[in-house]
Amino acid sequence: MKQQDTHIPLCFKCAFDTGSLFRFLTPEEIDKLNYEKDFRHYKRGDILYQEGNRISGFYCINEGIIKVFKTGFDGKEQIIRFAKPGDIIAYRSVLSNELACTSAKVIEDCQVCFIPSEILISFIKTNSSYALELLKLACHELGEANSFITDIAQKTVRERLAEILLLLVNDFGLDEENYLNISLTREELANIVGTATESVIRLLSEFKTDKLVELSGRKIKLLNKKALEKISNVYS
Amino acid sequence: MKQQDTHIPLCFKCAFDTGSLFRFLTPEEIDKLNYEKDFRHYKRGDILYQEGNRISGFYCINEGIIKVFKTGFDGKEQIIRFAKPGDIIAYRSVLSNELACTSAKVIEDCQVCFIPSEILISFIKTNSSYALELLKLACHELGEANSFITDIAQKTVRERLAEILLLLVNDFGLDEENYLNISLTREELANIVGTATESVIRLLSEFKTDKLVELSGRKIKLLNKKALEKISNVYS
DNA sequence: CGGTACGTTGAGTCATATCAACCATAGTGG
DNA sequence: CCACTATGGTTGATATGACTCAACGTACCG
Repeated sequence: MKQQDTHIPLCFKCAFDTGSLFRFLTPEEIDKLNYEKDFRHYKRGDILYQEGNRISGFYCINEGIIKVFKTGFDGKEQIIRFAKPGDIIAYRSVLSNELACTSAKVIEDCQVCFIPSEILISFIKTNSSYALELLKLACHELGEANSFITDIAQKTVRERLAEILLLLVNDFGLDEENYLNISLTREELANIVGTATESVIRLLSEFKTDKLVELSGRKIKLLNKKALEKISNVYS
Repeated sequence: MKQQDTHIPLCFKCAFDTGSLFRFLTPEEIDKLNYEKDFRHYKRGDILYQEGNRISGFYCINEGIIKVFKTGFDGKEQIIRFAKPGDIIAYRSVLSNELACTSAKVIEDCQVCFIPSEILISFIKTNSSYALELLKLACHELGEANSFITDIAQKTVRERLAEILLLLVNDFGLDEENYLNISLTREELANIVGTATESVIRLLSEFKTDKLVELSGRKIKLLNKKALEKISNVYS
């Protein structure tokens, strides 16, 4: 991941490569974006922004993975979502004009573009189809949040862990050997599922003895998706 | 609540009375809204729309209270939010162009206006400050959803119940005798908190013996907000 | 007056959290 | 090169919050 020397990616190319929202901008707007953006590198563990702060812009991920989380009153993280190439983060605070309600931390070394709030607002004002796409995005995320709320409130930890594994497959895919394309600590897994680290460990090793997964360190190999779907009750 | 004979409220007046989003429309747009909207009455228990269906428009509440909920795989409701005069519901599905992910049921007899999707979309296209306000609304709700996720994942039922009571105070207020201005069944309370009905009952009666609340049927009187705040850990 | 929906309470059970000990690994600094 | 430390992973023992099940009370309604 030593790519500090690569040149700055063009928004035009990036937007279409990653399928990001910016593909709805006009060529002139993309030029403006290209000109105004601030290209940055971050390493695993780096923090992009922290909850409680005022945010002066948002981030578009070009490379890497970021976790977006909220800190509970006892300091425990709750992971809200992951951002991968093409995703934008922190736009919520910018648009609602509120303080950041989450923090963002790098999981896999990143290249991101920082874009000042004013640019986003101006695009919304001048490009209504872009505004509509942003609305679509926000509303889609709202729907996912609603599902997540219902799941956490009603499902057991076991069900949720199975579901999260499938969700990660969906978001990040599997390699040729069926290993999950994202590597998380047990604690991070626990902070998505909303449980204790030890519970994740125990359940994962249960899944292992049940031949649903194979574990080698942080790599998780999916052996039986169907069975996981059944456990997770994804199809109500 | 027998007001079937009242005349249809003017959007102009309603928008400003309730502080709804529509106050950001131009006079011409409000006229159009007034013309296109479909004014409807609903009684307690009526269902406005149901998850899984395609939605052809959204609702603006003029009078009454509606609960928006999601049904878990075992049929248990999870209440996502309440809508009161000035609020709009179902806009999420309209804008994300997805099937409804929630259902809406009347808690207190309602008067609502149904507005076809096309109107909303056309306003977004022609009135950018309205689009921005909608984005603001969606993003604000996203922030609330994130908090809710973190709370359900990390707090105990006791903490959450205290928090929900305070949240209801915030949303619906107290009457002159400090009674909560919304009346919910124990089951509904449980379906917000994400717990079993019996647990809500037990905890409420604990709160009662601790002189935090007074209970008479569904009416809940708040005796000690400070103590509830302390229990709920709202100020992290 | 039976029926239906809601509320309450008690008893038993279980899933999950908590606490504690231990191991593995890797990075650090003397 | 060897402690030394920090971080993450694992396992076991124990505690307990919350759910489930069941019985019963209450109130309203046609």
